Amino acid sequence: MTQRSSARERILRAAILALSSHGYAGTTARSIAALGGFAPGVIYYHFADLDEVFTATAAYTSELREERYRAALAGVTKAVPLIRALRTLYAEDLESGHIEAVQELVAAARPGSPLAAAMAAQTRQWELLAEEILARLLRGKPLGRLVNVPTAARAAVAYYLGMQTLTHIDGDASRPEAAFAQAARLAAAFDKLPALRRRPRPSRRS
Amino acid sequence: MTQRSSARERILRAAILALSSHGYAGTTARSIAALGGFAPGVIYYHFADLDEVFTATAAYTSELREERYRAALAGVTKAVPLIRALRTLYAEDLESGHIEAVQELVAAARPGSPLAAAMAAQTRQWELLAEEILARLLRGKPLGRLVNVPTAARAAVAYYLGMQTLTHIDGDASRPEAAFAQAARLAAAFDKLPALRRRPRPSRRS
Amino acid sequence: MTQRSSARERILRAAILALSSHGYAGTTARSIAALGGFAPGVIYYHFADLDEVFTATAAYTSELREERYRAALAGVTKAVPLIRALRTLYAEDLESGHIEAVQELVAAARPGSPLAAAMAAQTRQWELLAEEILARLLRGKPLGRLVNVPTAARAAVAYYLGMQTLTHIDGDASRPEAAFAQAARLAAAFDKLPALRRRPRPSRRS
Amino acid sequence: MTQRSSARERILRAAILALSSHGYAGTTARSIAALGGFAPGVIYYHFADLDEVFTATAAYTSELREERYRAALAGVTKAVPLIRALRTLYAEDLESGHIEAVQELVAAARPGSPLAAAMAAQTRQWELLAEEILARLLRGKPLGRLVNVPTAARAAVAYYLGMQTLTHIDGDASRPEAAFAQAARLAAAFDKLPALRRRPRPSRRS
DNA sequence: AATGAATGAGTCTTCATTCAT
DNA sequence: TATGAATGAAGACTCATTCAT
Repeated sequence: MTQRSSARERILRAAILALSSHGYAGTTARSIAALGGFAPGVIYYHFADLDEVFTATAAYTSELREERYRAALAGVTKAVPLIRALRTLYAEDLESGHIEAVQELVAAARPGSPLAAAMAAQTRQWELLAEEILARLLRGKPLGRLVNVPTAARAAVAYYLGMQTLTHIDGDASRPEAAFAQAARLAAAFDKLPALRRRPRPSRRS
Repeated sequence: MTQRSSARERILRAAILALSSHGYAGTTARSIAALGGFAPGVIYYHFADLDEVFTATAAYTSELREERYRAALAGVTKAVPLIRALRTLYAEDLESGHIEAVQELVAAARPGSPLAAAMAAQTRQWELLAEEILARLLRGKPLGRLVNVPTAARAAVAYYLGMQTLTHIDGDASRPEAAFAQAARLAAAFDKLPALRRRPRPSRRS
Repeated sequence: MTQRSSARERILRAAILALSSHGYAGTTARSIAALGGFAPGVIYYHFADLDEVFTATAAYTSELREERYRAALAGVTKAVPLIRALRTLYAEDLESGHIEAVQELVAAARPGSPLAAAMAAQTRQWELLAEEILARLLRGKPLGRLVNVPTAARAAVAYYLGMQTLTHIDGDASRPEAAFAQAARLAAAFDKLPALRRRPRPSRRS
Repeated sequence: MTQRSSARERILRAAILALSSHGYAGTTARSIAALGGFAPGVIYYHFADLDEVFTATAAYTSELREERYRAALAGVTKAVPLIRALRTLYAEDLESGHIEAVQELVAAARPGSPLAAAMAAQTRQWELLAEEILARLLRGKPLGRLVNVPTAARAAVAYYLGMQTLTHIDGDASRPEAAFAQAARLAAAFDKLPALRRRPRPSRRS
């Protein structure tokens, strides 16, 4: 990494920090600079304006996290280990502040704005990742016939986002935990569902 | 009395309008006043500050919609008509601007703020409503054994919120439609699941 | 008193209350009305504007107190009982809020303003009262030759005002008490000074 | 460093100007900026809010003047030269606007406010200065036995403040002059009072 | 006489952004 | 590259005052 890119990154990291600790409205040039330990003017040397900082932050945090998610979920084909992995990843998200930063950016994005476009591109990436995993999971399962994978993937992303939002407003950290516990139970049941077979009358066999 | 309540309501209606058309950040005393056709000062005659306007707006829009939802979902006990009803209600939400207003308020609420408390109270109401309906739906179904109703109800609310958020940022109205279509398919399958039986013996035998 | 005058007085009493409890800046039409238990509009029925309320309040409180002072100091010709009486009057002033109201009005009066004129007129009255008493006190005393009564009277009023101001900013109620104690000591000494005689050598006589 | 301190000082000087010419109520961010020839925003770059400007102004003007007073009164041990020096200092105070600024700040300070605390601290300094001088003056004088120095010092400060206040509301500049003339007469008499010492050469007398 | 809703001007304050150094 | 002072355009909010009832 060159000097310039590291300066850019310092700003982006400071922006994530600012977003997660002060919220979007509290993320001003001054608050970013204060958290990053540099002068406000620096921001304008590396970015045209704050909007650009926000879109860049969105891309930055998303890439970082997606890389991690892909690595952790690479070989997963069953629901139970999937849920287990997601639980860990969620904890990481939470602790790193990324989850709050994304939450704030998504919330602040006005429809049609460049930030909204950036966030839409990012969530699209997450939908694609969810599609891959879902496809793997449903392969050969009877439920697969009922489910349109892209739609379900989007639902999964939507749910994830919404859960964050609810946690954000009521601060009840036990709710995501309960959700993961519930998901684990459903996952166990799901993994026990028999795989799909060619013949429509399995009773004959037995 | 009519005068007083109508002045307050005029402000709240203008606030909903402002939230849905300009977003939270764009909902200033001036923009509310402009949309409502009154002087900015009026707002401060009826409310202590904008925060109070926002929390009141949250309560106002939530009550209005919940009433409508309860009426429309009163007798529903099957998944198919439930999804059908929700589709209609969603269309109403969308057209009225309520959905956008809530989206903006939820998004803008800082954790721990009075607005967050108000929004948490409101979403709690929606969770309760979802619980009632889910309980009705799962009664006697084998799936009911796997599912914790409050957790599932919260998931439903989270999903609804998240779906709005995604639509908000990518403006793709076809996605909720696809989601409803998918939900309809699942609902049909769900309604066909055999109900649970009282008698534990015959099942054992066969 | 007619109805009208009692309404006026209700306003003036509320204004004194507001001045002493909220200060000049906090004495708004609304705060006066709230303290008096009437609608803000009433004020403008009886007075042209708030300035008029303030000048009327100055006159009202001054008259009330001056009456009381004159009554209490009528027959006083010696320093010791004078100080004793002033001590009591000061306690009354303090408790009634009049002292704070005057303090605020004096402080708020811009040079050249109608309020300043009103306050100047009022303080002039107090100077005249002080002159009367001082003249009585100094009659026949050798100190009388050194002292110009009007100037000393003004000094007394100035001192009284300034002492209030100091107490106002540091809230130390023990200071006026200490001042009265000191004054009492000086008064005792003063009363013991021999009265003036024609001849400079009384010793000769004896 | 020079830059920074000069920017702060420019603001403080403008604040003194604004206070002395427009009064406390008229000393707004705008009026300060207009008088100082800078944008209102500058004020908030150097101070958190106007209150901080006011307390800083109080400290600034007080320090400036106290320095001057201490210098001018350093060697003074007699009443006559003291009064003469005070007369000059008062004229300076008047002309510089400091006296008006202090008057406005003292008057505007609400009991218990930070400004009141600042003003109380300042007046305390003046009381200490007065104590020093009074102690020097009374040393060896019989009057010293009757007078509690701190109380008398406070009385002196109170009188000074009150005299300013009276001048402020009636604009009669001849009054302070008359007061100084009167004070000069008393000072002359005071300086002629015999010192307290037992043995100023008793042998001569006998 | 009284009410209380409404207005509009003015205040403090915040910030993105610029720019001289 | 970096700094940090300065600017100007808002925004929230307050309040004297008016006016229809």
